[in-house]
Amino acid sequence: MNKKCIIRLLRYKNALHRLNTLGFVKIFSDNLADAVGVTATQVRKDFSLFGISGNKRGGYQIDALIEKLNGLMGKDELQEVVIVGGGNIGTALMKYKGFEKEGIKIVACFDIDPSKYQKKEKEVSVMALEELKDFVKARKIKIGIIAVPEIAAQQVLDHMLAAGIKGIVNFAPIRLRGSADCVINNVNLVLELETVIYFIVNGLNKMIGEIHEDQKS
Amino acid sequence: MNKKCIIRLLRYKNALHRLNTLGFVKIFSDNLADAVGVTATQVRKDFSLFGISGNKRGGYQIDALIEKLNGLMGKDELQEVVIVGGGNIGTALMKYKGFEKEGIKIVACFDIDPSKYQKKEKEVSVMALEELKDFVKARKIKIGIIAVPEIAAQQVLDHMLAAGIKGIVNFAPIRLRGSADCVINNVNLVLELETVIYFIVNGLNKMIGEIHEDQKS
DNA sequence: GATTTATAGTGAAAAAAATCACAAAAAAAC
DNA sequence: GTTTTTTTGTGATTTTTTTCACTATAAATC
Ligand SMILES: NC(=O)c1ccc[n+]([C@@H]2O[C@H](COP(=O)([O-])OP(=O)(O)OC[C@H]3O[C@@H](n4cnc5c(N)ncnc54)[C@H](O)[C@@H]3O)[C@@H](O)[C@H]2O)c1
Ligand SMILES: NC(=O)c1ccc[n+]([C@@H]2O[C@H](COP(=O)([O-])OP(=O)(O)OC[C@H]3O[C@@H](n4cnc5c(N)ncnc54)[C@H](O)[C@@H]3O)[C@@H](O)[C@H]2O)c1
Repeated sequence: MNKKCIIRLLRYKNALHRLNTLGFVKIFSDNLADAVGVTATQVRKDFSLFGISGNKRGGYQIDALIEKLNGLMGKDELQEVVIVGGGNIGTALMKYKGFEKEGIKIVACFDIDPSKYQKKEKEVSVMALEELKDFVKARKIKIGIIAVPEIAAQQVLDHMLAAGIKGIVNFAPIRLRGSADCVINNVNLVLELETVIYFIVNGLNKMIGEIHEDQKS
Repeated sequence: MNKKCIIRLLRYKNALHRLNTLGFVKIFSDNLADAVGVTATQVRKDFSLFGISGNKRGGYQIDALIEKLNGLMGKDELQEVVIVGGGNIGTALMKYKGFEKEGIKIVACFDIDPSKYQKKEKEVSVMALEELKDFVKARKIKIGIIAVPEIAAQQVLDHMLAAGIKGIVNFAPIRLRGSADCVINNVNLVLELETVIYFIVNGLNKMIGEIHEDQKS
C-alpha cells in the first residue's frame, strides 16, 4: 500500500462530495481522475489497493463510494479542533464555514494577547493560552492548529503535546518535529507561492504534474 | 533531475535564511537535512544534481549557499503578486508581513463586493475586479492568488488568464486546471487538516515521513 | 441472443525517487 | 608530516510509485 495513495483517497472523497452535491449519481474512473488531477489507471489502482470496487462498464455509484471512503478514512465522527494563535491566519480559519461539511469543527482558539480574547455567541471563543490544557483534556480534543509566529511555535507545540494533542497542522514557517505520539503537518504558505514563482521565472510551465510535497512527522 | 528536488531546494533556501539570521555561518549536510526533514544524503544528492558543492569536511558556507540557491531559483528580483478575493484568507495574506523577506510583495487585491474596497496608505488596496486586467497588464504582474469561494474560482481564473497572469496559487477547494501557459498550485487547507485527522484516527503515527502532495498543473 | 463496446481490475514492467556504500579530500590530531 | 577523523560527492542499488498491457465483465447495440 502506497503512502501517497492515502492523500489521493482524501482527494477523491472531497471531489466526490462536490460532484454529489452537484447532482451526479455515478462516475467513471476517468472523470474522477480528471477532477483530482491524476490518471484513470491510478484511481483504479488506488481503489484496488483498498479493496474498493465498482461495476464493469458501469463505473462507481457515488454515494456508495463516498460511504466506503469515509469508512476507510475513519471520518464517521465530528472532529473537534483547537487553534493556538488568533491572528491573521487563526482568524481566517475561525471564520471559515467550510470545515463543518467535512466533519471538522473549530471549537476554540487560544492566544497570549489578552486583547484577542473574546467570548461571543455564534463565534469561536478566544481564550488565554493557560486554559488550553484543561479545555483540551476535558473535551478529549486530539487535533490542533498552530498559527503563532515562528518564534513561539516550538513552545506552543510543547503546550499542545502536554495537553494531549495528537495531530497538528502548523502554519509557522518552521519545521516542527513530531513523534510516535504526535503527527505534525507543516504547511508553509510562502513556499506555496515560491514554488509557483520558481516555475514561472524558470519558464518550466512544461513541467506539468504533481509537484508539491509537504511533510508529516 | 528530480521534480520534488526543486521544492526541497526551496526548503533548503528558507531554512538557510533562518539559520543565517540566527547567526550561523556554516552548515553541514546533516544539520540542513535535519532542519528540513530529509536525510543528509538527500541534501547532498540534491546539491550534486544542481552542481552545488561545499567543502569536504568543511560543510557549506551559508551565505554562498543561499546566493547559489537564489540564483538557481531565480529569486533575484522582487515578485509582485495580486490577490483576488478580499475575504478571510485574502485579508490574512494581505496583512502578512513575512512575504517581503522572501522577495514577494502583495501589491493589490481585487473583489466584486464594493464594501471590501479600500484605499489606504500602508495597506494593500482592494479594488474592483474590473480593474484587475489593466492593473496586471500595466505592472506586468505574473503571479496571482485566488481566494474566492469555490463557485467563483473558475471565473476568476479566466479573468486572470486574460490579464496575463502566468502562475497562480489557488485556495478554493477545487482543482483548477493550468495550461502550458499558466502554472496553478492548488492549496487545500481543509485537506491539510483531514490528512492529519486520518493519521490520528487510524493510529498511523508510525507512518512517519513525507506524506502530503499538492498539485501543480 | 450474439456481438460490439466501454470500463473495471490487476499483474508485470517501467520510471522515478531515495538510499546505500564507498571513494576522495580536507581538516584535525598526534 | 603522517595518521585519523570527518564530511562531501556520486555511481550503484534498492525501494517506491506510476504506467502499461491485457483480461474480465457488464451494458448497449444489432
Ligand atoms: N497571515 C498569513 O497569511 C501567513 C502566511 C504565511 C505564513 N504565516 C505564518 O502563520 C503564523 C501566523 O501568522 P499570522 O499572520 O496569523 O500572525 P499574527 O501575528 O497575525 O498572529 C499571531 C497570533 O499569535 C499570538 N501569539 C503569539 N505568541 C503566542 C504564544 N506563545 N501563544 C499563543 N499565542 C501567541 C499573537 O498574540 C497573535 O494573535 C506565523 O508563523 C506566520 O509566519 C502566515
Ligand atoms: N478562510 C479559510 O480559513 C479557508 C480555509 C480553507 C479554504 N478556504 C477557501 O478559500 C477561499 C476563500 O475563503 P474565505 O474564507 O476567504 O472566503 P470569504 O467568503 O471570506 O471571501 C471571499 C471573497 O471573495 C469575494 N468574491 C466572491 N466572488 C468573487 C468574484 N467573482 N470575483 C472577485 N471576488 C469575489 C467576496 O466578495 C469575498 O470578499 C474559498 O474558496 C474557501 O473555500 C478558506
